[in-house]
Amino acid sequence: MLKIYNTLTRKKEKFIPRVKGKIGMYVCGMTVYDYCHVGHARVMVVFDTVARYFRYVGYDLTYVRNVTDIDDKIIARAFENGEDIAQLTERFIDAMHEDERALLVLPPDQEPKATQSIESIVNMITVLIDKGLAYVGNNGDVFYAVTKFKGYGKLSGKNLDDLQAGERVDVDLAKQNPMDFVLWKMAKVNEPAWESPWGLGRPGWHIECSAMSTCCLGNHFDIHGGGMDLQFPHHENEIAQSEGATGETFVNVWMHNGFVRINEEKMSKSLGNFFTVREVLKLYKPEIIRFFILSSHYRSPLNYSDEQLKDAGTALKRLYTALRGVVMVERLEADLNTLNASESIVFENAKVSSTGFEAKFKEAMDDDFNTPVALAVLFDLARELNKVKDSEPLVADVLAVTLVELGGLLGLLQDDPELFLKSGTAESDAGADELIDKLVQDRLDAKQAKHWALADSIRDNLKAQGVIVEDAPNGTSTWRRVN
RNA sequence: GGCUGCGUAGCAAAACGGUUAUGCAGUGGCCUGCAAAGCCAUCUACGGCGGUUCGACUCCGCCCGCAGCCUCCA
Repeated sequence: MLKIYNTLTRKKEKFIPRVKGKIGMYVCGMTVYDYCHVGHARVMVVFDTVARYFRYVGYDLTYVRNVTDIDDKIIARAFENGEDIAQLTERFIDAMHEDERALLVLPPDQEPKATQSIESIVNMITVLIDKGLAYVGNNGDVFYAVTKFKGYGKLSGKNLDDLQAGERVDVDLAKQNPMDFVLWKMAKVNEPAWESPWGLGRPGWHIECSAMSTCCLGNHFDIHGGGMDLQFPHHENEIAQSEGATGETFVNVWMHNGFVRINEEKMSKSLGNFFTVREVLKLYKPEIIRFFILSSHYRSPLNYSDEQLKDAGTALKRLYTALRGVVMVERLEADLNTLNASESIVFENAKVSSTGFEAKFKEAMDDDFNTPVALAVLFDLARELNKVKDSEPLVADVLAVTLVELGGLLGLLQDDPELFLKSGTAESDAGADELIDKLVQDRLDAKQAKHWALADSIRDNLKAQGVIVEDAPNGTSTWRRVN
């Protein structure tokens, strides 16, 4: 039974989809005025993993993640660069897709853009005005009247009176209440603008998500996700807008992922303490970054540090090392028919053992997507595999297939083990493989001649260059890169 | 000030009212020409103080410390 922590109720709840077997999930995506940083990567990877798991357990999932391609920052950045807005956003959307692919994130089913959703945005604002929940301020902007919506604050646990007491920001005099937020902004000179009943202008930030999500998934859908910082005011406002306009429940389950931190501080654009995905990809293999993200629970803080990334790399190496040299699927299927009686028993036992690991993995994921525990199951499985690798190749096959399958649910272990272990980062020397092969062979020759000193010096030299040579029991040698 | 959440061994990170988390690192052993990898064994824990309980890292209260939101932010 799958349980998910719901921010709305502050509890883990049994997940029951609105329509049996189907799930609609909307995640707040990027505002595209700069490259994605590791914090964005976390959202992408976390919800990608959630999506993969939903599909694995048999749900028919519609996954929508929007792109915010019009807002103050985009306008400002385009102006700074002297760049056309559409050109700027297109550039960063492409970059985002590149980062996503690198991190083995599968694309969402739909990726609506704010600028292509103006019609539904305008429609929703019109309804809100008609219902008396929104008004045109004396500066021409359209605002949402927060006090008119019963239940404002129910997601973030905030109380309007407390908020007003804490209000420190300049009060916009056009607002009836300082907490009211803008739905439609009047166009200023040289700003992109769309026609509307209230004149030329552009949408406020919050309304686009209400419009796009209900547009793609209906008035009422199952899951809405995003970073913790969107809880308030963004998601609170979305509820006010959507439920205000449709009169229906907006979302059943709200999921929020924790922040990536650096030195115990939130990684963010405004603090300037961020690493972009592409920077990090130069230092570490993509799968290592993915492993790092999944090694802590999605709601916990995740501290970014070189040490942590290095550890993630070592850990992932252990899993790939377990898979190295094990023949998988193809032979397994072919061999099934040729097993004799005692082999069949061995095979059946291996299947049972595999099923046990699968069940534990599922149990972990069913518990609010507990990926750290799911990973621990993979390590238990790897240990079991290492034990039987040489003595029971048939069992090893079965376990290896399971390991790759379960790893795949997390977007991991899909590479060829040998390739993964030999590959370096973008910055390491990728063209040197042939030279390494040759040196390893030279060392093997020296070994056979019992020239230990020469053999060792070759090995030491390779090690100094980040290449580890390993001798197999059968007299051959393999090698791998340290990272 | 209001509201969230967190505090686990050298580092990272989970679960659980009484039984091994897991990964890295350390120590001892097996294996190896020596290594590496692997296997086996093993040492480091539950912020502090009270309470509930036969029994609490796990539940409750208080205190201390940390992070986040309340303003654009994933």
